[in-house]
Amino acid sequence: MKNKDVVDILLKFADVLEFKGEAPFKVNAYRRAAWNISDVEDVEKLWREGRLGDVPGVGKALVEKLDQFFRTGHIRQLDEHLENVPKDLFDLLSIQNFGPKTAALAYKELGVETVDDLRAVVEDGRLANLPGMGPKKVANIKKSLELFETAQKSISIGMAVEIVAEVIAWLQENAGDKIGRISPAGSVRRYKETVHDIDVLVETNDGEAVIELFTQFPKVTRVLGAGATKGSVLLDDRFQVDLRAVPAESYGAARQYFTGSKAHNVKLREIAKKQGFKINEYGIFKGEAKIGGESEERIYHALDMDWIPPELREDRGEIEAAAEHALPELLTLDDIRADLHAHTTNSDGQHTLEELVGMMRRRGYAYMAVCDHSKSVFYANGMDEGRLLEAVEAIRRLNAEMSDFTVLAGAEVDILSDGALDYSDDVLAQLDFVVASIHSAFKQDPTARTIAAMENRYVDVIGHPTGRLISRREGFVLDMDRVMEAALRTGTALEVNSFWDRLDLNDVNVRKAVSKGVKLSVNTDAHHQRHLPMMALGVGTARRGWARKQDVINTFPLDELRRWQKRNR
DNA sequence: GCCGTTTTCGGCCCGACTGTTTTCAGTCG
Repeated sequence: MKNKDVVDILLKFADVLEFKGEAPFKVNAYRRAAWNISDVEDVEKLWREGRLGDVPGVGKALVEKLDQFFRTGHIRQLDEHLENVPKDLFDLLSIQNFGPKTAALAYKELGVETVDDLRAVVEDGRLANLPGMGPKKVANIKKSLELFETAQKSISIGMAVEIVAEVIAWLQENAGDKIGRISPAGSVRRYKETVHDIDVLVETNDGEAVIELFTQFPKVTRVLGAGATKGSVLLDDRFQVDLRAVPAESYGAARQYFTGSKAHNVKLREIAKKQGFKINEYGIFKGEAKIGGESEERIYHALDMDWIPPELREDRGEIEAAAEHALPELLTLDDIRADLHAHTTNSDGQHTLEELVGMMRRRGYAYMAVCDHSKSVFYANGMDEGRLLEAVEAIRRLNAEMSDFTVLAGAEVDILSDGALDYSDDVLAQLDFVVASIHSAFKQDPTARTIAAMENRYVDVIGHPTGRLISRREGFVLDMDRVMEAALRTGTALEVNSFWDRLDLNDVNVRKAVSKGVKLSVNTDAHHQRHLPMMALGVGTARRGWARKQDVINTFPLDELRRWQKRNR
């Protein structure tokens, strides 16, 4: 049973209780427990050890229900509730403007069980006849029903970062001096691996005009709402972007508020309240007096906390650390001196060695490692030993021509199904840098194969360690404790692959690695020039895992990297 | 349903917007 299964059932439970009109605080208790469980490493392990109750927000009643779930795959109380709710309750509740109260009314009075049922009663006018329903409410639900078909459920952080940059650049170009500061907010700013909508915050004294302008952005295909403080649009009928407009004196408070996460904000405001403050999107207040709001820093400082980097704001201990002035100094994009995993036309990359080196130099790196595929990965034009050694020679010649940049001759060598590597030690010994990755036979004991690869003295990094593809493929099942123990023992780094659909290791595993002292390597795995900026996604993911500069080998100057390699060979 | 440096009972984050309403309920973030 994975964390996600447990989180899903608790969220469903909360939806059902809300539908049934249970007390909001009870509903919220289920949701809060779900959030907290999504952050633990392995909830099933906690259950086996009888430590479920250690998770914040999980008390006696939930321990009992989850115990049922682990033992039988069901929760009796939930099954009983489900006998008396619409068949497609969870789909129905995901429709905007159609909340639990309305759903309950439509179910009770009209027998609405499915999205199609809802569509029917909207069309024939029966929904409009219910008490409290007027023509505008029905029209809004009708609009939401259309979006239910097309709207994307989640957006990758890579896509979101590009969209947000485009929107901000366009507004800056077209709004002139109407706007001041402008920033991403929400989960994009926190570098969450997938986001539901994209939030942008802008400082202005003329919100109405700026939001009107925003609705003119060329990719807007639908305007969902536009007022003086908030505009909401759909780009290409798929991506929802919300713009919030606030005056300078509340820009910081709004930025704090709209960055979230919700769990972080709830806890922060609880603490503020206990200290006699009130925080909202306009500022921080002591009694009636506003004592801050212009800057985000001021909000945290007023509570005697250090400013908390957005990537940490998940209520995973960052609030307590900020209060103790013990937050880590996180890795930054500027700390990165090299990209240690990129491909050329020798395997499946789109650029030649010379082109790739030019691009890396323009990004300001001091060195890089070329790591093309090895021979077993035939679908990616993997190189046999002959071609590899020719490529190494070409790199040596190129290095001789450069004084300010170094290319490490490397390989992304496959970890074969029996745990052996795709090149012999004699060949690996001629390389400057070795990434080892699993690309096949995911079910054949990936833990043992990964550890076997780490035991090889020439392997520096394990590439995309879990093999997951976000929203497409679960990673293979790795025993992370054993892998990290071996990484520590053999002096092998684990990759934080920055490709938008990998982000592997993920934030939770990065945190675990950092806490154990395992080194990381944040790389793009670039196959094309347009992949190089994804370094920011890997850095964001590493920051979400509390990684510092000293945890990441490609922040080292080259001579330090070489000393690190030497110690571990 | 959870939880305790205000509480083992009685609180639980806060506000905007919308639409339907003669003072508020529902939804959302």
